[in-house]
Amino acid sequence: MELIITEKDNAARRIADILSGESADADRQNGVNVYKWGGKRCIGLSGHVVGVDFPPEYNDWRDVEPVELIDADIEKQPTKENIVRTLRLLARDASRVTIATDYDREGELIGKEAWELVREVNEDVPINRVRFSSITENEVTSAFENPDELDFDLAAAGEARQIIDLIWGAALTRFLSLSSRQLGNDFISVGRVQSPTLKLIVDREREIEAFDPEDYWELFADLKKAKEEFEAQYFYRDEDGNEAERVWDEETAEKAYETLREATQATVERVSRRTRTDDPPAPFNTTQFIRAAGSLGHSAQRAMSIAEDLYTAGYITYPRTDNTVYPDDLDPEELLDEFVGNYHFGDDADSLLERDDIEPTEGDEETTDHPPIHPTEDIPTKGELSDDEWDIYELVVRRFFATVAESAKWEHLKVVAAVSKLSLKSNGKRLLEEGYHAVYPYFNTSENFVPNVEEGEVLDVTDTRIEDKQTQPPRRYGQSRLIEKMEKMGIGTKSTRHNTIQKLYDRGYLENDPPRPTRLAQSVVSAAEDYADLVVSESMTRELEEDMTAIADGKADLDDVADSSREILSRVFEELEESREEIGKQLQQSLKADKTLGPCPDCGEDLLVRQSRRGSHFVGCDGYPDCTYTLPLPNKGKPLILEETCDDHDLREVKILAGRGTFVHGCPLCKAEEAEEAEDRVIGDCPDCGEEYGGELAIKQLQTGSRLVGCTRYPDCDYSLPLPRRGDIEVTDERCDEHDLPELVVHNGDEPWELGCPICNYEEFKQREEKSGLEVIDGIGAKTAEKLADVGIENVNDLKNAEVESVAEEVNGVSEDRLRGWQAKAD
DNA sequence: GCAAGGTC
Repeated sequence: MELIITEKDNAARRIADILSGESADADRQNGVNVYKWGGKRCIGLSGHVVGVDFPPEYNDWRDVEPVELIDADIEKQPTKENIVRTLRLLARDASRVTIATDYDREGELIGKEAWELVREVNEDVPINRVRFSSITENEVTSAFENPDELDFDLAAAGEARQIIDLIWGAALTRFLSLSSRQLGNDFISVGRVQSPTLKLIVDREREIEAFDPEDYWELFADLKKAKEEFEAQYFYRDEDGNEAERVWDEETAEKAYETLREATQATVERVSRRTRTDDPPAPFNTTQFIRAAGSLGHSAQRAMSIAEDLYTAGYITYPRTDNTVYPDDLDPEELLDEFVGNYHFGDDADSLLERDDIEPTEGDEETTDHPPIHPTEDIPTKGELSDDEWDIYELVVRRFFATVAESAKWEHLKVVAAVSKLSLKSNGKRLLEEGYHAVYPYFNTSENFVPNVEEGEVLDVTDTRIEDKQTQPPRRYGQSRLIEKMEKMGIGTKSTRHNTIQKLYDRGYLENDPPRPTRLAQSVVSAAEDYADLVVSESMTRELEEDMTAIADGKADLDDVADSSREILSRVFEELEESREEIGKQLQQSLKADKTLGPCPDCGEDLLVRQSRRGSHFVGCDGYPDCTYTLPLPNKGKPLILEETCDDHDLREVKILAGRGTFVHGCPLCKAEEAEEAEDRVIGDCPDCGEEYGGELAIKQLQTGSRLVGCTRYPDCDYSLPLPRRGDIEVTDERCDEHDLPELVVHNGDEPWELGCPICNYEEFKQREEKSGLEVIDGIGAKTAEKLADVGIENVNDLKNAEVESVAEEVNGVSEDRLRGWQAKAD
């Protein structure tokens, strides 16, 4: 039996299809797909299936001095047990093994890991390596016709990286965690990629904190030709002869403004007009994809996770790629043809196909492992995807469209006019030819209108303005900007950069979005800069890359490279050990600063955000147990301390991070005072526990801002009824005979809403919900179900048979698209 | 429970 090993299941399936002429069957062994045909078996790994680590006796952080890790043994252990087991089973019976992992350094290492697993159970079987840069029939068949050997030097280069990353990362991480007594979940981590990334963010924050704003003034005038009015800005020539708009001196600004204000006319001195070609963007690599998704509001992590789902579903190509040049086997016209007739993309595909010669754009980077991200010929309907997935899918489709579309053309019109000795300028731009913007609406195409004027023409000055401004500190990096920076610095890979940023959040180094470094992050970076400068610098990766290249070329030896790295780290530790206590103290102070809200009103010590043993958050005093002052915090989500401070109490405001339910809670002391004022209004007995325990129903205001009718014995009794989110609730004198509760009226705007008895109201609501049954479909809420019921669509069956066009016309806010989506789900 | 790199 001949065994073929690939890097992932997806590649295994496609290669099996190609080699078998689509006749391969999939067989599941230990939960792993094995494709078989004739005398062949093909199995896909899941990237690395073994990992490097220290022997178990080094596991307890407190028992081992971090410095000992430098010279500790390193073992390889299976990390994907079932895949390893299946591979061994197959390898035992193999008469020939072919390694077909990805064609890059990490792929060679994964191949070597497979090689070792095979050798453990089968000493003699011949093992070959095939290399191909894309999984197409031509490349794959010719690679299998000309098998090669595994490149052990290239794999060793990868192993050097594994070893050095582990030793540096583990030893320094444990050192900082132990010195600050941060063990368990809150350990303090350091690494070759994460730490330079963190330094990038911290450096920017230092610039922001050190920023000293400067005053300046800008002058504007509105000019008018006939009925056409436009804005022009004052400028002068600076020392270098460049046009400058900012006036740095108030007196000069006021003086110029006086002249400007008194003017009634301006004379056009210069008109220049040019057209600029605006070329369509290059195909998507991972970084540019993340950037574009970021401008649609998706975090890097989220964008990648959605892209992975779309890839697994077969709608887009592999999302982890550096490549920005489409491979030869992609025929753009054929792919465009697939979109013809599509409800969403058909018209755009048609218009693109009208071009005579379709020549896709190309980026600078051409790699061979995966194509740039583009849609496949398998096109989903909108209903098959969630809103976010569709958003991302449409972006990928439209980016592909853009890369085969025509350039846009802009006309830039610059007008310079004079008011006595002052110069005014206005830059107009107009989109002459829409080009690729027609199919890719994600870029800003706003125009700036400036009328056609001629030199010597006299314009009216209709209004003048002087604006006093201040220079602004540099902006924090957004997630996608960080990923671009990392790519430029050469740290991390297309597959890991977004994870690294997520890791920095998870470690408590970053908060909010765009990410803001915590005091802890600043201390970690400072400590690293002082004692282990290499680990926060991009040069560590650069030197490692050089060493790896030497190993791959057979010019250096893995053990020598690893040992010299060990020596450098040993020297780092000599310095570190001396300052252990000082570093620990500094880190602990920063950890406390990250939790501090401000002074305790009782004793003046710091109030801190703390977590109870049950996991809920509250505000407690650092003087505890001498001071037992506390304040409540909402019992959902994770509190984030904002930069804003409450004027009344000198406490920092708090935001509650809870995904979609994120909200600003504000000053916790103000909130506590408000809650006290809004005492619960008791309206009757609790139907669940009133008789037995005397529980009463009250209108309650929750800390999250929502309200409900709940039992006063909560949490012992959790009986509750919903209330509308908005409006003031009036408790009337009318009582419901059945439930002995007052009727409620909601005042929100001009028409009062007679809610009635809260129990009757809730039962009515539930009945409607059950009757319609439409709410089982994702995307249909109670309100929509009600609207659909009004036009006779009361259940899923009705929905399936509904006439989409007429329903969309009759029901407000329900489009044909959404209906089709629901119909697809109903099926 | 450490890193970074694959993959899901």
